Amino acid sequence: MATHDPLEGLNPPQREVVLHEGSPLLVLAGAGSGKTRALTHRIAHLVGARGVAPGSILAVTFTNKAAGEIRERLRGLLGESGRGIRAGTFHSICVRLLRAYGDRIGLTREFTIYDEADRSQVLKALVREANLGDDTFHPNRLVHAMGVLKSRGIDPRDSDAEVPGTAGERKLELLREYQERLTQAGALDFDDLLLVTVRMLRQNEALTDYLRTGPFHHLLIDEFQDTNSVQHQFVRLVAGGGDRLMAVGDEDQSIYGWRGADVSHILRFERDFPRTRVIKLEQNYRSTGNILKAAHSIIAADKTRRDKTLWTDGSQGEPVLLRATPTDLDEARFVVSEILRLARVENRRPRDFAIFYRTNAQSRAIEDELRRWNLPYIIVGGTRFYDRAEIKDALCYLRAALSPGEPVALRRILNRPARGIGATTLERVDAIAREHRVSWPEALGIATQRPEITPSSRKSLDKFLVWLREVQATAGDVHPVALLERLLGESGYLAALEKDDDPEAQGRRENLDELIRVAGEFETREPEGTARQFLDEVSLVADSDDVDEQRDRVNMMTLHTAKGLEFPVVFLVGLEEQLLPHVRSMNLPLALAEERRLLYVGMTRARERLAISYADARVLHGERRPSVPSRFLADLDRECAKFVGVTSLGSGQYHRPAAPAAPSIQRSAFVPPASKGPSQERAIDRETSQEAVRKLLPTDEMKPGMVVFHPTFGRGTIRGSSDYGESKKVLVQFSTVGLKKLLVKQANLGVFAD
DNA sequence: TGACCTTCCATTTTT
DNA sequence: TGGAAGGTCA
Repeated sequence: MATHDPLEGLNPPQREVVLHEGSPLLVLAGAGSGKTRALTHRIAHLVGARGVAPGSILAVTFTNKAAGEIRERLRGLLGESGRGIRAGTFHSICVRLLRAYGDRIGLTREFTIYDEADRSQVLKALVREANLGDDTFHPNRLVHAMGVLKSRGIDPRDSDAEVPGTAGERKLELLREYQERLTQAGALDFDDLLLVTVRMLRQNEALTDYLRTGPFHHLLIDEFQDTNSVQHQFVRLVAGGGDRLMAVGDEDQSIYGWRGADVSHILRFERDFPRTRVIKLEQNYRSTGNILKAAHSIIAADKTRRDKTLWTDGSQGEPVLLRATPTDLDEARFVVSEILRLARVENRRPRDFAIFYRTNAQSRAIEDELRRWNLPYIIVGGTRFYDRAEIKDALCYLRAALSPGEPVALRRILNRPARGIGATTLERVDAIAREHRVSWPEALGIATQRPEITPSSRKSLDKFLVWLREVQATAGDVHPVALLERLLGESGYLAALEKDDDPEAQGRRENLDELIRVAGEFETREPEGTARQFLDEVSLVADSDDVDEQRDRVNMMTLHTAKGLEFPVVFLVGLEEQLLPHVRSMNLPLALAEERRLLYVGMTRARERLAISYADARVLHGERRPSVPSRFLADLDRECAKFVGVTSLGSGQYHRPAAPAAPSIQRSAFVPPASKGPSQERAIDRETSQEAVRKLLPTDEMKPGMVVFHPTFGRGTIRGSSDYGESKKVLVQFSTVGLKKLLVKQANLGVFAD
């Protein structure tokens, strides 16, 4: 029984979404129109009122975060009676299918998942071996070509596979070799997960029928505008006629065309699934009237789109601010002074603010300015936890333990920690593999018997392999925490880290502890879960650096990362030709339209206040050049906006508006939380801190625990130091940017006078 | 093996 | 301009 009436508090179209049955359903849901609400309430209604078995419902999303949110809301709506409802990403669902049924198409149960870095690694090796140093065969191009092919559901070995452009034939050959290597290694890359699943379903009608009538009977697909061709094929296979299919999407928010997402899937839904019922959700619950109006004026200028107008019965709110500044530095000053002003006048916290930009490189100028004012910030989607070297090492240990035939992980861990197995040995193993036509892991075994490998390397290689085989023998039955601890302990990895006096080693240990903690959480959640399942799960996680509402920090991210999020105050910077629209998209009509949608997505993230800005000159690749306001700004409805410093929109003329005034308050509103000691309790802004810093700290006086000041990073505490002769380093915990390793001779730290 | 130097690259990146 | 990655040297 439902613990909550799923129809309560819904508007009429949302109710329709919940109640509709008997034919395919397409929900066109505008930004902030409560689509997740409609989707989860529909599921609650299926289970509670229509008696549908939870085990026959599948909700598919693009991110783990979205899937988690759906599960979370269902728990609230259904409680225990919702157990068994599946919600996951395309990729995670496919992994589960392949682990369960992959043997039907000859796939090993121990297959390993290669991420983008692994793909790039393998392709790089191929290019190197083939001696194709040419730019035409730049690994990035091959990585891209591979993505294009596979997102359409084409294996490079298929007879109809083609790579366009120069040397397409040769490139295709390389991609085929890549695919061969993966097959040999028992590995699938991200795109393969989808592609291979679709092929498996095509070849196994009985299995597809079972899924269609059983666990995937009721199918709900989120963000349908972002599906690529293989994903679309998957949906069509599993949905059958689509009578129990619901797709939710918004063509205006399609921003992943460059990754193979195809808006036409949503546009031709009614043709693919006849008798489709279309419901539009147009009431917005997020933004003020002015923000909606401004966003609409931008998106409506795309004449090729089907019109849809969001409305709100909330207030008009403040006008959207359009601010022009002379340079990118002034733009950063404008953003930060506005943050400080709103913090003071409207009592807002750092976490209320978000700054969006088109390219990552744009963050730097703003970061510098935020630090100068001691404003804590986080770059969302920046360095990812699972991309860190020590985490990858740990995961490669897991991979090597669980997939004995797989070379990439094995190669990575072989000499980490250092075991005296260097590049020369690796090359010789490569040679052995070629000579004997055996896989790389097999060649390693042979190498322990071969004279060309130095005796010491042979010995340590042998020792390592004996140990690894021992772990492999039982790895399948061990829980993740135990296996991780065993691998990192017995391999000497942790011991080496303990001994390492590099100040960063401490951070690495903490990261590994965090990974073990994550594994522990997994065990609590899935008491029966194996290490293999844990590895699958973390292999498919993109960012652990999610928007973290607990920590009170200003949020910075690219426009792409902003999708799906919302913030009370949003700054959208760099509204300039060549940036937004980006140079690489300016001459392609489809890509240009996507840039416009990107701007629209960014604007509709704002709840209460939205400020858009551009600079008339910007430093790019170390060169200062004039810039022209974005063409999109010409479409901005002036009725809902306030222009400051803007003199010539759309004319393309260079002009020079006034620089913004310096921030009007002298003291940062935010006290860094980590401060200790009575005299350091107060906030420090640039002026006072410079005054407070009495002298530069001499090298020999740098001691852990000292509170210091750095001209760029602000206040911090020394956490450790190391001595490498000339290059002595200190590790400092800053309140703005976290841990930083600084070379002592450049550290430039000051001490406070109290 | 690691420190240091050189060279290359610079759009976005749900998994 | 700055960072990452690869190469070189001790």
